[in-house]
Amino acid sequence: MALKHGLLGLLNYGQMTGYELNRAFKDSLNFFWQAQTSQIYRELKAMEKLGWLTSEIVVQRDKPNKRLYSITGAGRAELQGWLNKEGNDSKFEIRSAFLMRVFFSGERNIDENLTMLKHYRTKCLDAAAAMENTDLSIERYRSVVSTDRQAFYWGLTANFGKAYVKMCLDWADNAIQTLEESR
Amino acid sequence: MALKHGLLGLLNYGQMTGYELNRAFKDSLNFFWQAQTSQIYRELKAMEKLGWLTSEIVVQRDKPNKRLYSITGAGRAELQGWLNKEGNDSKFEIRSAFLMRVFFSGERNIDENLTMLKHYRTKCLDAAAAMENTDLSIERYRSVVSTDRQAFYWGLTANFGKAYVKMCLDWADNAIQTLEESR
DNA sequence: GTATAATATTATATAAGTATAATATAAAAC
DNA sequence: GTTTTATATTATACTTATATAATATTATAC
Repeated sequence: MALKHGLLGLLNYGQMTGYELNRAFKDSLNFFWQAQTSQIYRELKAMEKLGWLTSEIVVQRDKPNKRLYSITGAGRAELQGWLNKEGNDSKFEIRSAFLMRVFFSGERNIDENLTMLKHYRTKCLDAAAAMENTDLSIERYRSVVSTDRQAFYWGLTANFGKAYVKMCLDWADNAIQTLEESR
Repeated sequence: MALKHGLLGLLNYGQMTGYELNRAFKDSLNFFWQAQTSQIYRELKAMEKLGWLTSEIVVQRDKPNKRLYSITGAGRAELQGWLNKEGNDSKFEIRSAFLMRVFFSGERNIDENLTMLKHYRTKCLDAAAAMENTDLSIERYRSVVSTDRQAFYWGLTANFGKAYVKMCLDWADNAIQTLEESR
């Protein structure tokens, strides 16, 4: 239910359309949760059915009409309950098809694996560069939507992202070096 | 399709039953991929239908009968193809409901969030302790199933796990400290 | 005027995952 | 002798996610 609660959390900052939510989602939560645009719209409908949201059509002349969603009292309660639920969400498991490929890479030769790891390393660097923008993104959203209090926690997740990317890069460097030495 | 390919990879080491695969999976791939037992059996059936596996019933007197799976030539080709596919699997996205909770934790007070983070920290320590066993586990499997060549790559994924857990712990320590100072 | 981009949402099919429990056999422990 | 443990698989219902593309409106750029 994390996607639903992510959307609830964003709508808790203020009314938004599916289109705006999709953008906000991809600007903020996308590092630790991914969703297709179509799924976001689908979930919004489901959430309205659950009574967590209400919506109304906003007629526009200069652009297509849109549906504006608002969080309800029940939605706020649901969000709070979810935040307070010390659940089984602090698991350590990762889901990574890449690591699964690495696991079975004994089936391939060293050069192929070096290429794979170097490709991964490049992605690490790209991700690290992208992470540099998170602070700017937080600044931008803070002024629009929210307070320092919220932004502090956004920063914590951004820190996690940076640390993660750095860890991946170090791991890749190490793996590449070990493999090259073994050749 | 990562689950299917994980199972293929394990069966590539040798014939196994669903029961054995489930245990092998949970001993090895579970850190970076998770699956319900029932899903593993389901996938095995699907893979047989795809021609990647064959199976036969083994009659036992002392235990319930079992179905032994073997990888086919088509299965091996599929595995190789998957390993070689420089796909979009080296993404950086994580999927973490925990981080989503952190993101929205501005909705709660500092003490609640400290409790949450300390709870997470404990999980980090537990995970770090569990990681200590991975080397032993690799040793055990190496002698049974495979060669040094395979075990090297198993070790790379184990290193990733250790580095990840350490990174999480450091992050949590840092977050806890910052929060406590801000109070 | 026509192609493109931005806005805005919906459709459809399929695949994959979660949650939980039921079913069955036989050995071993108490 | 009854419970527990290990072995071994199946069933069922549901939820979530992926992949892809279709649809529609208007502004802007060329």
